[in-house]
Amino acid sequence: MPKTRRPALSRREHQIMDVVYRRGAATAAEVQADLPNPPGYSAVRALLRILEEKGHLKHQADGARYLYRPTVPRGKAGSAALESLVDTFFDGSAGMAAAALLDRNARDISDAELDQLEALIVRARKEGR
Amino acid sequence: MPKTRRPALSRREHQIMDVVYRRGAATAAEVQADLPNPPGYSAVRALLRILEEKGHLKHQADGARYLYRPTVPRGKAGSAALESLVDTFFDGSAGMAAAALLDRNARDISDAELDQLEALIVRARKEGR
DNA sequence: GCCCCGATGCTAAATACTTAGCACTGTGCT
DNA sequence: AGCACAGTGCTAAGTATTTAGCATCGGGGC
Repeated sequence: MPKTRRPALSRREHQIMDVVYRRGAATAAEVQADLPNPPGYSAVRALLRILEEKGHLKHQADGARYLYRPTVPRGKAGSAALESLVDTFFDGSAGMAAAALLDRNARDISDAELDQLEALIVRARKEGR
Repeated sequence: MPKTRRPALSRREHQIMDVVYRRGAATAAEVQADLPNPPGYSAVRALLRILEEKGHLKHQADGARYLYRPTVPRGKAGSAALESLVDTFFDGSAGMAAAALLDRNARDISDAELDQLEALIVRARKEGR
């Protein structure tokens, strides 16, 4: 079975998904606060309901209000987004994309992360043999 | 001055920009061929014209037809897209994003790229000190 | 040089997205 | 328990996007 079909997102829907992913979980009011050119509160709630129908979000009651979360976990969605971005801008080469990332943000990466990256490189060398 | 304002993209517009970036340059017919649920040819051309008006694309005559290219070069657009993705899915940590990239695609990365990545890590260590 | 084919620009209709308003339900305080 | 308030679902109108059709322009082969 080809995993649940999730229709493509409109612009606003996409913005909302980004907000929810950034926050991990969010109420309608929080989403509204983070949107560019924020629309009315009702508009936000309508969109959230649509996104839930389409299968991108789920909600749980949090006291009187709803707390929305993505159905696809953050890490998985991030990987998928990375993959498509790599495909579009880096000819499908994950290595080139990683290089662009390191090159641009070199000074913001912690030592611990650098260690981890190095370990990954070592492992990749073994696997790629 | 805050760099030329380029209005946000609608869904179709976004799909088209992705196609153009993937191919580097494309004619209307090529764009149409690569679009999901391809619309009519006229529709594609109309969108291309709009994208040019908005400043995302430029065209040059190629014999009888137009060849469209992005106004923002591929590398730059890729970096920008990476940055926003990192912000959304990896708490702004480029290191974590790079790790996800390496982890997921380890075996597809060439030795030369691994060397380059290692060099970047060494450099980052120096700069981050 | 002339014709044909395939390209373009435009306009206006169809569709999809986005929004606000209204009626209702549940929560928490007194 | 009753009230005030903040949340929800729904519907229908307002915009923006997306589309197709038609008139026109230009290049390449005979």
